[in-house]
Amino acid sequence: MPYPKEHKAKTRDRILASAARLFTSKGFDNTSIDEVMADAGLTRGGFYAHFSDKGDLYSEAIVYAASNSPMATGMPAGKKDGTWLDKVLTGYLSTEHVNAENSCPLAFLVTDVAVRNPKIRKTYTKTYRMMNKVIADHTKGLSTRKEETIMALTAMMIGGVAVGRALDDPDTTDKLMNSCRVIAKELLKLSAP
Amino acid sequence: MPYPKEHKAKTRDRILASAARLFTSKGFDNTSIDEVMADAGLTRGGFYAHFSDKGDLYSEAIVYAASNSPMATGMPAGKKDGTWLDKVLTGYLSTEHVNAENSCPLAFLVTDVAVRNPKIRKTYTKTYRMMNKVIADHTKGLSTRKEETIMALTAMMIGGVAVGRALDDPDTTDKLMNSCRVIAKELLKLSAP
Amino acid sequence: MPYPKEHKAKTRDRILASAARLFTSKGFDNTSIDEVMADAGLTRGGFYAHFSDKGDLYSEAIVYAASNSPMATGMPAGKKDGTWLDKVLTGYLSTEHVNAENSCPLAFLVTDVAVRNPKIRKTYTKTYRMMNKVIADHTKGLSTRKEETIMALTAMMIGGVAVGRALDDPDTTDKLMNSCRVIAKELLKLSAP
Amino acid sequence: MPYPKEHKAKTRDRILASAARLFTSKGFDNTSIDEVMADAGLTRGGFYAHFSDKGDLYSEAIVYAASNSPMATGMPAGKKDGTWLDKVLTGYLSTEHVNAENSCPLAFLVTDVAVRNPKIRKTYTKTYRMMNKVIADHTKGLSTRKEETIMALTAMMIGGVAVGRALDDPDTTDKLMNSCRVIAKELLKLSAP
DNA sequence: ACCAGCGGGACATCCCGTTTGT
DNA sequence: ACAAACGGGATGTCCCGCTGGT
Repeated sequence: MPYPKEHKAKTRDRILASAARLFTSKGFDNTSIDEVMADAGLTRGGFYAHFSDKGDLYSEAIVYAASNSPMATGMPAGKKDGTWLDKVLTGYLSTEHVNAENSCPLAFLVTDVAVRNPKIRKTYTKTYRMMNKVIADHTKGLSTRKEETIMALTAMMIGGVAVGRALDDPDTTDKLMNSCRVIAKELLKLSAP
Repeated sequence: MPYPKEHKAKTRDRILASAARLFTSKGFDNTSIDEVMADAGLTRGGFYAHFSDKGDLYSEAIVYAASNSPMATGMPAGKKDGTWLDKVLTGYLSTEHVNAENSCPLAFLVTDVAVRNPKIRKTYTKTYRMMNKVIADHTKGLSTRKEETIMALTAMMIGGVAVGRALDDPDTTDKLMNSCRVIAKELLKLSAP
Repeated sequence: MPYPKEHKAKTRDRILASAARLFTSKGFDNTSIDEVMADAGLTRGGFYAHFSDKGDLYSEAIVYAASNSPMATGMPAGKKDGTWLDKVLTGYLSTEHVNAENSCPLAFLVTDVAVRNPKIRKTYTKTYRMMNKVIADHTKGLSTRKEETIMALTAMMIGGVAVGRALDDPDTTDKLMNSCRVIAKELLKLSAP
Repeated sequence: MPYPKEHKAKTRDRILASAARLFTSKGFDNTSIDEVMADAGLTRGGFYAHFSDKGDLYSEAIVYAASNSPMATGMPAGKKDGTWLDKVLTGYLSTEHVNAENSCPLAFLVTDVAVRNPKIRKTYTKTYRMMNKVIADHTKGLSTRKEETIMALTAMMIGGVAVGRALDDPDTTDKLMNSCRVIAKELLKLSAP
């Protein structure tokens, strides 16, 4: 077994990191395999040893990106109280997140994914469900309409960030983030009288 | 001058209709000028007589699509009461809208727009502002946090529809639409003491 | 008929000029289509509109290069006397020719051609016959063994230049050129008593 | 030490024999290490135990091939008279040699070598000088222009065989071989008063 | 001495945006 | 308004040289 068995995994991870960053910032079609590999310090030659095709890479990159978004990285403590949720909302619905390189693929790729193949949409759906579950697990005190509230909340989060990135006026984006943040928190509190 | 000058305008409109439909359903990169022109019953050759380039068409198509979405078409009555808003929410946050061909470009193109040129983003931003304004104009009884509430609401609407279209499970999409609809209405009512 | 009909021919010629230079200086395998096109100020995309494949380009480049070698370019006058032949020998069997960029493909590609497909070898053979014919046409006074002498002469010319280019010592190459030149002239004279 | 150390040398020789044959018949780029090793009855893995890289093998193969060409193998007797030279010319300038598998690398690789690294060209140059020297040593009676004559002669020999191999018409190759042979012998005689 | 496999790079195909002249 | 075609560029396949561990 030549090459330490982690070698390939490391390379693969490097490719994924580049892919996640490039895909989320430029979209699927505007990111070439060449670019991804060059960004990872490699050439296209070796690409197909790691992924079956560009769509495959996209799928995996979504997973990779999801585990590096504010959602996941703010989670280490895992305390299931309002503190965690508050922190996540503050991080997610922020101008920084909108302009970040490592961002939530659910928001940054939502339109892109809709026109891709089933495998990619499946990955997206799975990631989406995870987001909902994580938030649900950290939400206490929402006795009624809990599921509805959370689904609407994540839609607002994803939509807010996605729209915020599309706008050409930073001030409006700022206002949008603030609004979503305020209402989101209110939503969670309000539903629990 | 064999043809009256409105002939050109009509042709232009036919191109725009095709473009709006194709762009919103397949995205910018996956839609070729060839397709658009063929769909409009023309050949590629004449395209540049109407638009300077593909990006130009995209910009115009966003405007065109926006004026044909449930948001706009549900508006003719223009009655500024809860009835109108209720109807719009019901139409917008519905499975039918998600699967429709003539859909809200704000939701269907949000990710796509974010990676395009300034001109396109400007058009998007303008359209976005119009959506907020129209809803604000039809909203009564929201004395506090009106602007925040509306911005959060449109983010939820756009996000909900965008996510709903990306998911690969119709049931989940259904549930998502319902949730957003319920919470949206609640939001508008709840914010009013 | 869009584009002036010479446009494509001009582009084609530019590609051929680059190809001839690169192929003769680096050989078939060490010259990529990318390089050729870049050298011609184009990209690979358009290559296959001009040539069916790399081998095709090679074939044509041999012809092109042959018409630009000292053999052909020294010929304009076309006077069928010893002067022309003398000039050709002096130009062909020279260090300058060995180091030139636009050189005789018969010498610079001889080994390369031997391992290529039939079409390429056919082109080479044709070019080779032309070289012999041109020299024969300009040779007077060789009553006996004329054909043998000329074939041996061209073999010496081609071999001399080819070997001269492979050697790593300029002085030896110089001596080789001189030797071939002297003996070549002697050969033509000697055979005619 | 399970195997006597000559085992390694034998293996090395087997590799060289295969390499010489394959390189001279297909050129450097069209011969893979895989092929060479397989031809020698080994696997690719062991290659780097014998040679530092492919270029190294090429260098050594040139030397090996030279010592097995008609030039060298016709030499055993070593009689320094016209008989030997006559035999060599007859063997070298023959259709059989052109089609042989173990052929003179000076002729079969001349173009190939010209585009390789200095080390390879050095080996080629050395081999070339040896060829000239051997012929010079066996040549008597050439009082004037001996060096020139021999250099021109070897250029003709190498050129003739190289061209003969590139042509696609066996008859022409035949005629070329005959011509070179006739003139070569004449050259040696003619230069002697 | 072997062997798996990593990473490089070229080729050919496909498809698209755009330009040019009609 | 059309039609032809030019030129750009990305994809995926193939194959090869070399290296790292066994």
